[in-house]
Amino acid sequence: MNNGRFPISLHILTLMASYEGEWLSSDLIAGSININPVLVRKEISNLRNHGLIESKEGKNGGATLAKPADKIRLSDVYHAVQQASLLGNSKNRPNPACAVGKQINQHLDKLYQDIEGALLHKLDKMSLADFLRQFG
Amino acid sequence: MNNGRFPISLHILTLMASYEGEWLSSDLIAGSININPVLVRKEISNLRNHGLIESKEGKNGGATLAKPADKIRLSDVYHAVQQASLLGNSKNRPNPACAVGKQINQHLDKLYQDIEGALLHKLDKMSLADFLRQFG
DNA sequence: CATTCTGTAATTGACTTTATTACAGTACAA
DNA sequence: TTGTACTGTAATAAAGTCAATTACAGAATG
Repeated sequence: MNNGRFPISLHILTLMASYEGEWLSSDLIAGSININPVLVRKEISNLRNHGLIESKEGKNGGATLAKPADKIRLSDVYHAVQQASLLGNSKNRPNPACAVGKQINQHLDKLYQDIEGALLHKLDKMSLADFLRQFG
Repeated sequence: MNNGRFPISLHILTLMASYEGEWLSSDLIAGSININPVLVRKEISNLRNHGLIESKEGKNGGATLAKPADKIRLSDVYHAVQQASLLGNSKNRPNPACAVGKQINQHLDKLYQDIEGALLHKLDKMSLADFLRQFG
């Protein structure tokens, strides 16, 4: 959830939930998000690999939800887009000769996991259907 | 917590907590984190502006905690380094002609706030002293 | 078989982050 | 009172990341 991919993926899924049963083209979706269609297709590819949507090539192709919107949780979306950890996952290479430097990454990672757990707990409680339901 | 500044600031503070009472130079700190001393001084400047540390110019200068380590909470560190929201704060400009696009940023922002609340709750419960105590 | 799509690679451009250089100012200590 | 060891900060450059764009092969449809 570091990145701009979470909102894009959630936007894609929300559109599909709101047009459930229809096959939406990457151009249509890109027009709603206001980004490039190729980016949409990349995210669709990723969401498909995570089993959240299906897609169909060729004329009248597009993508649609792979399961009902109340079976997709926001934590699934998080897992689909997440590469690195939330906070930046210890990319520094601290000095191992220093008592603090030697251990800090390990303790940072533990802290990150703890926080990520709290975050996932929140996201787990909301389905795509719940999210869509908020729209007036 | 989007960025690499949180681990840097926490590393700085952890060093100071572990050498409580001493004035640490930016060169020493930079050597432990393994980054450029100027970056350390920038973070020190920021932490000082947030009342977490004090610094002293001139020979034998450096920086030290402004209060005991058990009075500094990790949520203070988070607030000190945080600029944007956790997840990327709705920078897309979706199509207002689209029913989903028109409202999604508002719902994303609400979701982000909810998650950030959970995160802050976790960080609020851990002090710098607690964090340091984990080091063997 | 022309058309409308997806899938994907490759490249570019914009932006962000970090490193580096440079130097003025401050405090201490001999 | 002068050299030394620091901070503070600006300016620039280098590196890295992210999104847009171009390009095109392949699939499904009518």
